[in-house]
Amino acid sequence: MHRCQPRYDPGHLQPSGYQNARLCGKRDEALRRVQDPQRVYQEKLPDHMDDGMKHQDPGMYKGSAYSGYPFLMLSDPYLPNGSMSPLSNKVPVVQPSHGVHPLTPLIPYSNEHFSHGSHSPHLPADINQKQGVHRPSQTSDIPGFYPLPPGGVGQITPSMGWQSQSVYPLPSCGFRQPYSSALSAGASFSRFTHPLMLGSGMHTTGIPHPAIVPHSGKQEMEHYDRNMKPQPEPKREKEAKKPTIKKPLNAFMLYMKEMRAKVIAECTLKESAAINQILGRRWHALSREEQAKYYELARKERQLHMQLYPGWSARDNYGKKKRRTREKQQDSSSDPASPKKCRARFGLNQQTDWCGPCRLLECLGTLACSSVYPV
DNA sequence: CACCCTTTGAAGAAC
DNA sequence: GTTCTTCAAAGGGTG
Repeated sequence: MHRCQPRYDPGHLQPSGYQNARLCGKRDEALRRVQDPQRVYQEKLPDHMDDGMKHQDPGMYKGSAYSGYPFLMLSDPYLPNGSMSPLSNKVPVVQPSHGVHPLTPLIPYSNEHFSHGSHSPHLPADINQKQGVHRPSQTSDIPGFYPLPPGGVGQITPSMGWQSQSVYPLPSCGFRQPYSSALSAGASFSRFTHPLMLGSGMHTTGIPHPAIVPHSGKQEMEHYDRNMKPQPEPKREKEAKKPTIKKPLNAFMLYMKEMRAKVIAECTLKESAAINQILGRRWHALSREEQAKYYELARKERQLHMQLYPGWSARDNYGKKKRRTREKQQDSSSDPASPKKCRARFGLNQQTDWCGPCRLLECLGTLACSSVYPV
């Protein structure tokens, strides 16, 4: 189900931090939808495309989609005519963000397929060269997303996979260290002996996967540290037996993951809530082609997730986060200066510029809600 | 230290 | 079929 989300007209947004961003109401949004039916098409299409893919011959995408992964050669399904998009196919899917490859979230899924052959021009050119990473072409007899070498885990070649996601920290400077740790100092097979990999992070196929995480990363690290010392077996087994398979990331999540560092650097913000607001606005400002890249990424994520965890359901993770939505709603309704209250009061949508008492988009800092819309 | 905040999208539940 | 709810990421803030 696709909810009708208010969108920003990119034209309303100023490139420089949206300092003069204007209000954008649902009426305008509806008008834009009428004037730009392709946009609507693009918004709706991902689901349809997804369904289409689900019902297609599995062999269709099994074989082709990832043989030349990352699907840069696939036609852009979000273009109205389905024709090949010169932008989204032969060209970088997205701009590299401070060394983070836009396909980072999917690299693990593609294993070696990404890093060779279809060398992506937007992949930081110095990654392979400077770091001396060379991955010979890997063939696999097993079609599909996760070509396993015949020899099993031990023969998996090192990759920029999710094994190294945890070594993509966001330093305080806002720039990630691209693949540094993962690709350095023989970070290859030793990774597979990491308890995180062999324990909860390892798929039954023997392939570690970012979606498999321990209940608490901290716990896992403690677990790892404790492994240096004798550790009571029962507890360790208990932890290892309870991996959590995370939901695959949607298009926006993938976008956020890539652009977060950039926004942090630009706005010198660290608070994720504020950053996410900005990212949400930028997401709306993206062209449909740009968004389509992320929808496609997300679609691949879901496909791969389904293949890896056929029996998994999003429901499995329900209740693992202790949400108190109802309480929060009640609380917010009792707070006269709450964002929700203010939006309701002035008929604003969720993307409305706001600041001050509402603590929205603090990065903007220019729209004095108290004066424009007295609270 | 668990949870909140904040975003969009996907999926499941509820109606 | 529609609407509501939850969870994905992230990390500073909060109680």
